[in-house]
Amino acid sequence: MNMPVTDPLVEGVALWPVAIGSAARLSNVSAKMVRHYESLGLLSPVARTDSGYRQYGQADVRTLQFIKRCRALGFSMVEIAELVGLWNNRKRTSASVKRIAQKHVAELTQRIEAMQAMQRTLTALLEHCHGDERPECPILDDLAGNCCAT
Amino acid sequence: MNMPVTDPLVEGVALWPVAIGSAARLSNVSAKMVRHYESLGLLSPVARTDSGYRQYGQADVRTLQFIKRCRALGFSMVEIAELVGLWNNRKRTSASVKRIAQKHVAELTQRIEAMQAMQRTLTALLEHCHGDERPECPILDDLAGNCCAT
DNA sequence: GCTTGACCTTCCCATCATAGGAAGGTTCAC
DNA sequence: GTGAACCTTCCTATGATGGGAAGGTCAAGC
Repeated sequence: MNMPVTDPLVEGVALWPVAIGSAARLSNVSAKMVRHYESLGLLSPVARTDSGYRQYGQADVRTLQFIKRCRALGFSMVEIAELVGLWNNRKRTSASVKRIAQKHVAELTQRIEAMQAMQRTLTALLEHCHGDERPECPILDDLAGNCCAT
Repeated sequence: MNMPVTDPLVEGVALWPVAIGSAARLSNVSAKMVRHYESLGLLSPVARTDSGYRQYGQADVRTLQFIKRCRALGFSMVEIAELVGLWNNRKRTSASVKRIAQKHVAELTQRIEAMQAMQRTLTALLEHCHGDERPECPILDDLAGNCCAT
């Protein structure tokens, strides 16, 4: 069974199923990660050709695109597994989806605040540092625990 | 050679050098990480007792505290290695320290902005989601690539 | 002097998402 | 029928941290 050389949608022609390379290009996910997602159970194992090549259908590619978008929004693989499950479940409640998203936003907020605190401290230290040829440095003084009042 | 049971400074008495557990407590760095920092060359190997126990002096503990503070400000181990080197180098220039700190602040800014972008997108999606018992969900629609114009 | 418990040693493994590479089999177009 | 492009599995690495095993050392109480 031969695989198409060009990706199915590129020519506007449906040549499904496709091999992993095409699925990767169509979803902008590396082939490496496609296999990894399968190993995590995030993507259910697809059919194989006689020679063992994976065969992806349109639905599989759509799932990969879904995963890609989730990653772009910072969801963890565990969260994505839940989201894919809900996406494929007609009996889902939007409340369950919302809960996951809210939790993620809260985590983002926390991480952002922690990084902003670092940023504030460093910016203040940078203002005090001449940045010249001399060795005296308020940044090092602060890192060493020597409070530099001013 | 016996190790002190209590940490040297706790009693106001100098009982140096100390074993790794005391050094860890005094610097608030786990003993595990103290060994790790040594293996990274971040902390130079300390003296050992006849039986192989590491012996830390006050200067070593101060270095550990320095490292701890750097980590709290988000510096990477590589950056910290540079900072420790500069700290111990009398011929340093404050400009070289400032350069490292500025680069780190720039990276922080980038990461914060990326996370804020995620946060904005997710917050917008959350506003559109009822979060009720029904399966219809604008969040999943967006993740699936189906644009939901309000 | 012996036991007990706290401490130390090294070594291996796990995390999380991603990527690189090796060794080998398959497909296709020329 | 050969070469290029593709696929397969398996092993390794990243960075900072921690968990745990197996075994040696130390101080204190009895």
